[in-house]
Order: sequence, then C-alpha cells, then structure tokens
Amino acid sequence: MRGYDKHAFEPFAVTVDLAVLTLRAGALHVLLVERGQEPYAGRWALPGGFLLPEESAETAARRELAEETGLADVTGLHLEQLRTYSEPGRDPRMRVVSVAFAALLPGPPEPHAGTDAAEARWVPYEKAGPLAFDHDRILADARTRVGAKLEYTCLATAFCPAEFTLGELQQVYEAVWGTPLDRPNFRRKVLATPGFVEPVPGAARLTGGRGKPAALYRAGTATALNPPLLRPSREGRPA
Amino acid sequence: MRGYDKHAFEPFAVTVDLAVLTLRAGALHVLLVERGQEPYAGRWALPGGFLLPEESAETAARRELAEETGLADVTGLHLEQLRTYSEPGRDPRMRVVSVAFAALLPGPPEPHAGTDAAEARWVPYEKAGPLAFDHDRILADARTRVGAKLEYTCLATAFCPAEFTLGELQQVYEAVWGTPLDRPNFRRKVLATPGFVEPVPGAARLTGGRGKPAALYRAGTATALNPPLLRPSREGRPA
DNA sequence: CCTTTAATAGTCAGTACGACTATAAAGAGG
DNA sequence: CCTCTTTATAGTCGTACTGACTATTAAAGG
Repeated sequence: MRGYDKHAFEPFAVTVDLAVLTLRAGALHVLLVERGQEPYAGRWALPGGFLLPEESAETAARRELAEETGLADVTGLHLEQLRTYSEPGRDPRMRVVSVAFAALLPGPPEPHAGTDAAEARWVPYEKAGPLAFDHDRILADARTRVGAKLEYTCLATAFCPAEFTLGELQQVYEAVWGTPLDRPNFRRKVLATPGFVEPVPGAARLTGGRGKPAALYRAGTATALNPPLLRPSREGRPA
Repeated sequence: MRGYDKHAFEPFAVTVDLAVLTLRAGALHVLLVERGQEPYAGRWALPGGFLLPEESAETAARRELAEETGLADVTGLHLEQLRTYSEPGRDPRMRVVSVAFAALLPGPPEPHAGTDAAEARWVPYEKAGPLAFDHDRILADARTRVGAKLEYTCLATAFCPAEFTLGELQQVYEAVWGTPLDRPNFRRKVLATPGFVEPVPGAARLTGGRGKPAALYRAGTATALNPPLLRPSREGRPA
C-alpha cells in the first residue's frame, strides 16, 4: 500500500471467468459459450462477465453461474477461486484483469437453456478445442487445481447429487484424474476415512442397470482427507 | 465474457499485496510497513501498491518486492499468487481489487533498508498484530497456503540459502507448521525422496556452533514430493 | 438357467511412518 | 585432558496404509 495515497493509478476492467465443470456419462465436461463478436468471433470461451460496482468477485461469479447454467439455485454449489490473470495483452481490446473460478456441478445437469442470447454448451473436457483469450490456460489450471484438491479434500462429493453410490464417487476421481482406480481399494479407502461419506440409513439402494445394486451414501461432515487419497504416482516408481 | 461487448463496465483500482515471509532465528517472520496516513494511520500493513498500466500482477509483485526489501536481485525468489480480494468495503476510500502474493526469502535477510520513505520491518508472524485493511486475513491465507505446499512440494528450499543443512530445512517445516518434528524421521524422509535435496559433493561441512558439523545440501531438481511429507495430523488420530 | 455385470468382502506382501535407542563429532568448562 | 553438552547421523521395531489380487453376492439379459 506504499504510495497508495500519493500516486496516480490506472483504472482496470475487472471480470470473472468461470470453468464450470461437471460429469456427464462418466466424462468430465465444461460449460462453454460461443462468442458472437470479434475478437475470437465464433470461438468458444469460458462464461464470464464484468464485476458490478458493488459486487465481490465471488458474488459476481455466482451470479454469472446462475445466469449461464439457468439453474434456479446455485447456492451450495462449490465455487473455487483459481487465480487472477492479468497479463497486459490477454484481451486485445483493452486492459482486462480477470479473476478465474472453478465451479463444480452435480451431474448430469440438463442440456442447458441459457437465459441469455449467447449459446452455451457442455463440451467434453478433452474436446474443448482452442478457446478464446487465455481460456485454455484457465481451463487447464482449473482441472489441475480440482485434481489436486481431490487428493486431500472431500471435494469429490461436490460433483455428486445428494445421494450417490461409491461407484459414482469413484467415477469423479477417474474422470478428473484420467486414471482408472481399483474398485475394492477405492471403497476401502473412502469408508476408512471418517466423515467422508455416511451411509443412507434406510438400507436404500439404487439400480441404474445391470449388476448388484449399490448402497447409497451422503456427503459426510469432514472437509479434509487425512491421510490423503493419492492418485497413482505420475512419475513412474521403480518397478 | 457474455455481455462483454455491449454493456458498460465499472473501472476498478487494482493493487498487489505481498506477504513476504522468511525465517529469522528459526521463527517465521513477515515484512510489514507502517502506514503514515488515514485510513489505518500508524497501523502496520503488508507492502503493496498499484499495478502500472503495462504490468501483470506478477511483474508488479516482483517490482514491489525489490523496492520493499531493498534486495538487488529478486529473480529466483519464489513468488506465489494466493488469491484476489475484492469485497466492496475492504478499502474505505474506494473500490480496490487486490491480488495477493506470498514471497519466500532465504534467511536471514538484512535488517532491511527500504529505498522508500515508509518504514519497513521484519515482525515475528505471531506478533503481527491487527493489520490494516483485510491484511490479517491475507497473511493467514499466506501461511495456510505455504504450510500446505510444504507437504507436497519442494517449496521449503525456497526459504533456504543455496547450501543448507538438513537441520535448517527442518526448521522451515517446524516454523511454518508450528510443530516440532522428529529429526531422524525427517532426515530419512527427505533423503528418501529423489530430487528433493542433493549433497554438496566436496564433503563440505558447516559449523555454526557446538555439536557435530552437518553435511551441506543443495536444492534438487524435483518440484513435487511423492509421497508427500504430511504434518502431524491436525485432527487427533485414535490413540 | 446360465452368462454378464457390477458391488462387496477378504487376503497378502511391501512400503512408509511414528517412536525409539545408539553412536559420532564437535565445543565448553573444569 | 577429560567430561559434559549439543547436534548430526545411524539403525531398529511395530503398526498403518496401500497396491495387487481373488472370491462372493446380487441383480439384468438372453
């Protein structure tokens, strides 16, 4: 804050950009909007918009999330601030500083009917081609951050509906990490972590197709995983 | 980015705030500046300042870091973006959006001679009383983030000079976590992690006082710790 | 009725880690 | 010079956790 009171300062435009992630059919998807105007006309981009004068970035992000997804109630959805992107050239028209967020939706959400003009679509993460601005980087950062937080927090339940099976929870990990996991081991680890999930009491069971019906669980009260649930080591361990 | 081209937008002042951390005599210290003017005149605050028109937040943070510490070369110092604070009321004078950073300095740095007017001082983390604005929160977030990254990255070496002993490295963990660690176990873990540290070849040894002289190590090439070095569990494990 | 599919149960060995004890190499003080 | 203190380093032991498996159960489909 030095020089705060005596020097002139430059005003900046401040926006929020959202990487809205969800699981559809076991695959990670991201919500994208198509740009109608230059620059990057016709390219897909992350949803976002300007901060209003009396809004925090978190408030603006939640407002944009509601507008873009068309969901009536976005309270309770997990919103995570990623970082702020401020390189001078990131928007060719003017100086824009953007606060990026990741939002996690329980799937599968409706095909989406935006309240606004711009078209919005769920796109598989892998096929989210070159995006406008620096949104490729923001999207990659979102996946990296969410993947890391899956290891040591209970964040995975944010992708699941109120009641879910352990198989669905495992799909979250597999989709975000891009790695298959051993089912018995995953189950053992999740159940051994106090407060991660709790069984739905009424011996309730869900049947989606063939196979033995799975027990239902709810998110527990814990927020941290201790010890963490580490992904299969990226660097090859010695055989 | 919806509405990007058609709606008016509010300009904001954008600043960076820095939590500059280091170790002095085994204790975590933070660099603070005393405010000369209202609001919060006489209170201590984190150093920081406005973004210049052609600067990214990272560039501005490194510039402020050089100015405030008086260090000739701040390249190579670890700078970590924490998050952006944008609550409307955080500065009583005007709407200010601040991108916060944590900077890690190898200790012990000189008592500090700022190039600027404002007085700057190293203050033990625990005694960094109520700070101006929302800087208490930023400082707490900095410690939380750094403490977490110590667990699964090689960040601790950023607090150490080019060559250091394992005892010094352990002091980093103990100061940031506020927990004593078992020395043999710490040593075993660090040496067992490939690429974390590498011995200085010339059988070099350092003597600081009494006791057996310790071997010197350099930071290795690894950036991630796999498996992580977990702190003694916060939640009490069953006996 | 048999096959397929998915959930759940259980085994087993290797690794990692917490809690220790023991030894080595320096300085300080008599 | 000898001993005490201090710090670094070496090693031990038992438990917890995990990865890689195999086995069983309960549904759907033909």
